[in-house]
Amino acid sequence: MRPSTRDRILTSATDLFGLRGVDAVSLDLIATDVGVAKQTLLYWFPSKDELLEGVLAQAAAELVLVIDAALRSAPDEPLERLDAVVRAVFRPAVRRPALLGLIREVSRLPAGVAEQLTGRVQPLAQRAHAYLQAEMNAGRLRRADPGLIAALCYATVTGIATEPEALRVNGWEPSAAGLRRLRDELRAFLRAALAP
Amino acid sequence: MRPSTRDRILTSATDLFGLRGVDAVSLDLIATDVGVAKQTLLYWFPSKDELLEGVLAQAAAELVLVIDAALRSAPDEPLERLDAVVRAVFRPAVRRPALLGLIREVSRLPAGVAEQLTGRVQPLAQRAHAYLQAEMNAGRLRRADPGLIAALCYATVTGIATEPEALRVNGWEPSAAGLRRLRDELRAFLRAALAP
DNA sequence: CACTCTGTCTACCATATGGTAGAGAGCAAT
DNA sequence: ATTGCTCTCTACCATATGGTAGACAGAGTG
Repeated sequence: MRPSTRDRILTSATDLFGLRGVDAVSLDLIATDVGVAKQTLLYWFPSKDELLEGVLAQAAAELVLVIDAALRSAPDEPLERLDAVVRAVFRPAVRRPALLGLIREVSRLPAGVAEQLTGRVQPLAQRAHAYLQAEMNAGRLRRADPGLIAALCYATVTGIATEPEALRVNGWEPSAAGLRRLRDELRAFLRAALAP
Repeated sequence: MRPSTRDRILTSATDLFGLRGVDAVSLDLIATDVGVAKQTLLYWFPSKDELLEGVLAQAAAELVLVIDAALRSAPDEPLERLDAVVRAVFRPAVRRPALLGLIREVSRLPAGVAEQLTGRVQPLAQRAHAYLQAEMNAGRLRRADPGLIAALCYATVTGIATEPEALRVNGWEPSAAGLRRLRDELRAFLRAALAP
């Protein structure tokens, strides 16, 4: 079954926004990509801002879902759980690089949209914070500021996923084997950074 | 002495490009910010692309210089040297958040400009690569792929510096004390990630 | 049939943007 | 004085963009 026009618009907009940046992508471009008139697009999302909002809401929801699932099925050991999250995030991030690129756009968004989005992610961050704190107290993680550690892990993962240039400069290439190696190095890097 | 018009344009463009993104910043905006007519701007840089090129070249040169200086005066111990680089990069990055934000734009640039820039940074990356390799062999760093390690360090630093949202979500705030704490956590994080 | 609702379209508009053409002011050299 | 060079400006233009107005087709309903 073919997805609805609305969904096709969301998918296309997510990819284009994430890949080229929100400002660089015109409604006309998205419409062409979807194969529909611009006004159809404006019928579903009355303005570019609302389209962006929809795109972000969907992407955030998806990400939260993926992470949640990974955590639920991971063993009760902090480094293993971290591993599970990285693996879980890595797959969709590689298949659709736009997803993380999109998140990187947040800092440039109008305040309202940004807040709405951060609000959606906040619960996740708070859970992570509490969890990290507990594990640090239990001596299973290196003692540090849990909030900053969470932010640093996030920065490392999104940073490496959204900056292919940095990888290319360092002689990496995006083959299947390269991706595996990158994923494993990333996991080892974070493990080492967090191990007690 | 007042800086030249050309320099004032470069400064302003660097800040605006880095802060809001290249596409979101118009020549008119930059001109207004500098306090000059748009055509003056086009006199010094015949097109927006060439202005961008100039901005990137200057920023890259500055960054290379800062890192070079930090390395030259650091002791011969890998973790200390890493520390020195982080501290050196942190200061200008905090004073002018646009600088790192600008680098983040690279992945969205027309191929020509991007290549020119990566070419400029390549020597630095290669030096880092060789150095990391040697220190790993000497057992003073955790053994791993040196290229990916360099990329991961870079991703962590630029990621954390360019995503204040991620920090805010985790309850951090941009006071002087907050900055010190962030810098120290970042150093500890990277040290732990690289220590043998 | 008439009426309304949904979804898509064509036609159009006001504005912003990157860029061109060319004038004029200040200044140094001939 | 004239010429030429450097730097800045006003005036203008073609195009792209976000968005409005409204027509039209089809489906469901009285």
